[in-house]
Amino acid sequence: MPDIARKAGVGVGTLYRYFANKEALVNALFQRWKGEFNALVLAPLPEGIGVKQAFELYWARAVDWLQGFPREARFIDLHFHAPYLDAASLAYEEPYKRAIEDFVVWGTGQGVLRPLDPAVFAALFWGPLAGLLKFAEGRPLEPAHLDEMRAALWRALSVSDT
Amino acid sequence: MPDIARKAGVGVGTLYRYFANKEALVNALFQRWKGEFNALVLAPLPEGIGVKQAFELYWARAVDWLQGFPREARFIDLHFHAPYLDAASLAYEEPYKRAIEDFVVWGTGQGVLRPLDPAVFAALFWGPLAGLLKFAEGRPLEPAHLDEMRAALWRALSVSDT
Amino acid sequence: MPDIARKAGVGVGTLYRYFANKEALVNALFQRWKGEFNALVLAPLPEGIGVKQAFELYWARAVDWLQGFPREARFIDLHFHAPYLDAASLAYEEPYKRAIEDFVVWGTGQGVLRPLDPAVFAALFWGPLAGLLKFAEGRPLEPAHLDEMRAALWRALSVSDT
Amino acid sequence: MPDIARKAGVGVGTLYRYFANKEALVNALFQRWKGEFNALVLAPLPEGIGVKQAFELYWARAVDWLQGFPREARFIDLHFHAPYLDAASLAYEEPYKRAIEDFVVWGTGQGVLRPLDPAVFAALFWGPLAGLLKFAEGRPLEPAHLDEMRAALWRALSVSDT
DNA sequence: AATGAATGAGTGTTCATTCAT
DNA sequence: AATGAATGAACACTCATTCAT
Repeated sequence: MPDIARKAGVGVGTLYRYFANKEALVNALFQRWKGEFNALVLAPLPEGIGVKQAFELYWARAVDWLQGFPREARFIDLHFHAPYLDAASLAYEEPYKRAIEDFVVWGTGQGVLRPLDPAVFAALFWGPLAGLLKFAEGRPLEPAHLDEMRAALWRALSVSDT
Repeated sequence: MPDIARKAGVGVGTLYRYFANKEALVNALFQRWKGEFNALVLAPLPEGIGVKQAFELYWARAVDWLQGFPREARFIDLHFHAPYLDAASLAYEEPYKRAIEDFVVWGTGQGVLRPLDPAVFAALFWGPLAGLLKFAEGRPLEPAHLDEMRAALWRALSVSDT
Repeated sequence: MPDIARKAGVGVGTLYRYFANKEALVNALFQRWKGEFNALVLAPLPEGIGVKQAFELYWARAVDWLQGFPREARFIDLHFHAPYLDAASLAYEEPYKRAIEDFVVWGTGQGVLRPLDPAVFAALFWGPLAGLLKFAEGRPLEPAHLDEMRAALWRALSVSDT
Repeated sequence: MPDIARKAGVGVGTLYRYFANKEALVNALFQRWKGEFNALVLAPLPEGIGVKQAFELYWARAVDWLQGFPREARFIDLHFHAPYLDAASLAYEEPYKRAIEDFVVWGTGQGVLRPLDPAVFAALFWGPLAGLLKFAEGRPLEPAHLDEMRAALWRALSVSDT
């Protein structure tokens, strides 16, 4: 907390006016960044877009955010489903989960997507990216890797690509 | 360290007879568990097995280990590519990486696997599993989820599944 | 540090607000007491004083200080030229050394003092007093001893006492 | 104690077979080195030697020992009259004190030495040397300093040198 | 007699938290 | 509302001492 206060240019006491304790601050940060991620990635899709294009847009948005905010992405990944996350933090999982459900319903309705469980979809979408991020150890992500991964993921999720 | 000593039922000083410091202990644990994971998952494949069967065997072994040692799996995932890992710990990545390379070479030679970068392969293999593990929050992994994921992953990695 | 904090009636953390670490605290104390010693002993001499009177004044001041602050004197003696003393602490040796140089130059110019090396002078002046202090083991110094020692020291330093 | 045991090439436990505890070991070492110092410095004087020659012999012996065993000399100086010294250690002060008494009695009887209190004599003899030793910080003592000091000390102790 | 693994009180230090200003 | 000095429990680590072998 002293570190954070110094970097924020405020007194430690001030931190405690806005956050009851460190856990509350972690939760607030989690919500902040998860919220930004959601806002960016789950933003409305352009009218008339196809399922595959939608997937690629979601992917591009997620990758953009991860590249732009790698520390924040690591933060979210580190605290994902941690026992000290409060209800408000966990609630930020909802729009993400609902978006996946909607996407899967739409895609399966179109005969394009496999009827995957949203939890599995989410793990397939975020997990490999997070792995790549840790592997990169602070260096930028390899575009070639990202392309390969996007293609692989589409195969994983879709009925067929022919 | 006091916590660990208490749980181990030894004096805290005893810990330091066996590990120079906390970092050394973390590294030793990392090597221990990563080593067990490697030993189990990368064990020789049965003669005459096919590429897809090999993938499914690798998958089954990894899942078995994750189910049997979820805390240890979380430990490995948490410290994966952490800056305090020493050379010995990082070396445990090698056999894993080499196995992936060999598998990809073999599978592509057979026209079965896509020519994926090993780093991408590794992220696709471990990342979603780790995600599922965190999501489970200590509860056992859902067999249905695991099946879905295995199938999805095979699609991601393979040329086609007709 | 816990001991010091307790005796100071403050929390141990408070100590670290004022001193970066134990070494810094020792250095600060050294500077404090050496500074007080210097201030008292090296204070300007009265106008028109003779060399021998000057010596006796220096001696009386040093003895006064040692009697008044025996623990502090032991502290200075214990840490004298210790390897952990920082530049600031070592700098407190300077005025002392310079005063000795000046005194010796003056005294030899007057034909009263022997041309002693300042390091030897310093050792002759402080060493026996420190020895007496340890010997006293906390009890007050014997006035008779101090008188004897002053006279002996004057003989050591001066050309003659006729 | 572990350090000492290692340097001694024995087990820690062995140390405790010979010394009840660390304090006892310090006392034993003190007695050992103080004993060696006494044995060397207080060895019988050659027949027919004069008082001044005796002083110079004592001085030369003490200086020899300090130069040969600076660490041991620092050890003795550090623990001199420390509260944890036991009766046996303190007893090693006796022969030293008695030798000084004898020397002073002899020297004053000859009209050569001042009738100094043995404690003062001891402080004058050891104190400046110890000071020089600390000042040297491990480097060898300056012969010029030692000569100056011997001459100064003789002036301090003797009735006159003419 | 000799060993060294085991111990836990103690060390120097940090940091989340409080509270008087 | 904002501050930062003060706090002390907790941490990583050490070391004098014990004791089973």
